[in-house]
Amino acid sequence: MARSQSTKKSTRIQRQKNTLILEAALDVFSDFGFRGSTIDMIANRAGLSKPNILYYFDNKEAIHTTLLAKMLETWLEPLHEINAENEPIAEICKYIDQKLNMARDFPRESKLFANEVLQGAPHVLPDLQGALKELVAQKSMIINAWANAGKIAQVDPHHLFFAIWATTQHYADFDIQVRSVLNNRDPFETARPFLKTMFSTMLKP
Amino acid sequence: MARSQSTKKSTRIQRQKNTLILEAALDVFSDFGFRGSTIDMIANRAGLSKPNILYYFDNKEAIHTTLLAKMLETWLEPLHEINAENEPIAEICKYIDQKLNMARDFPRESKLFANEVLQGAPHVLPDLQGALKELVAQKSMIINAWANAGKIAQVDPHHLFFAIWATTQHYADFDIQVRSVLNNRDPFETARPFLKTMFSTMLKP
DNA sequence: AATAATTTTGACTATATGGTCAAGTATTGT
DNA sequence: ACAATACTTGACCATATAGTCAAAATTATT
Repeated sequence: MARSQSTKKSTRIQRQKNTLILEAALDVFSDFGFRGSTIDMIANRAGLSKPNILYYFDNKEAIHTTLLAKMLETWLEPLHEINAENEPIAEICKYIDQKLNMARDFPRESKLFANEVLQGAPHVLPDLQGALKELVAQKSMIINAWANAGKIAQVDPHHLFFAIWATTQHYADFDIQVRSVLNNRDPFETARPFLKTMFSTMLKP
Repeated sequence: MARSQSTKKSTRIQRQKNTLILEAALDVFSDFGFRGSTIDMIANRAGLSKPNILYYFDNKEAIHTTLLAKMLETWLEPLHEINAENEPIAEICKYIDQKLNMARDFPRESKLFANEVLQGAPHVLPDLQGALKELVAQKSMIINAWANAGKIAQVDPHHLFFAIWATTQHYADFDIQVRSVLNNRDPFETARPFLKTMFSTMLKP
């Protein structure tokens, strides 16, 4: 049985190889999806042998699951930060900024997640229906409170979040399409003011 | 060699089986991606045997390619319709309407395309860099002309298109996430006014 | 009805892939 | 230095899957 399951990771080698494998797996999974990726591809990318990979992780799915769990945390983090006490439009703009930075700096993570959700979220459906749903419900109350206090326009909070997620993640997930249209120019620094303007304008009371 | 390659499809059976296979393949490919789908899955869904599938299509990729080509056409169609002569904001709203209808009525096609682009568009990259890029360039000129004439606000046309694509397709591609957050309520009829308001507000001069 | 053309399939091959294992090698603790 | 523990891998197995093919079944043509 893989070390990962039987005991706590403790040795130097365990920690090194673990991150090495996850790094390689993220490369591969984000490019080819779960089914399109093979343990051999991950092994090659990591410079290890296949049995060695399976010494650290029980099976292919365990690697995938580990990556998705980490991803979900990072994904939810900026949403947590939205604070009812702060100025609403600045707060939303900050959220857009953070999501756009994630798309720019962690495109592999974004694609991993997109692949997963696109195929019906077989591994993270409970998280979507649990943690994500709850968090969105909570933050939606903040949006509604802001609207009722006249601080922003009346908008459907759910669709507001969907629109922010869609527009920001698009630059990571549909990267190849974006760059095709833009002749390979970097999209991020022009996307940022565009999106901030779009959402600010809509939210102005 | 498969009938499809050697001669024109002409007989009744050829036409029937062809559409039957493509219909089944769309089901399968949109759910599992190219690599995650097997010819056997398609055969089962179509109620045919695997060799029978391969009598009509040379190989798995040929089925996929056929579907993608059809998809691309439908995908581009509404964009073609944008007409410089009409009232700008109504024209954009009509485009949003059509894209939202596509997401609602043809989610499998949307997911097929998303899967393809997400994995680097291995089969449609030339189309993205050709037909799509050209069409977007052309329609961007219309947007710019409208802005210069003071009929709409100054916006980056490329990012406008990206935002429309992202927000509308999101409801098909991230369907499972949207429904998780919304407790399975239908998103489309609330998304429609939200998006129209968002884009109209941003575009008002 | 007889013949020709088309369609269907069971049985098959070759290869890819997830995963195992026993035997080796390296590292660590004493 | 030595034993104990941790790590690595070549060779292997079982299964899944793309694709083939010759023969059988069906349909169209005369």
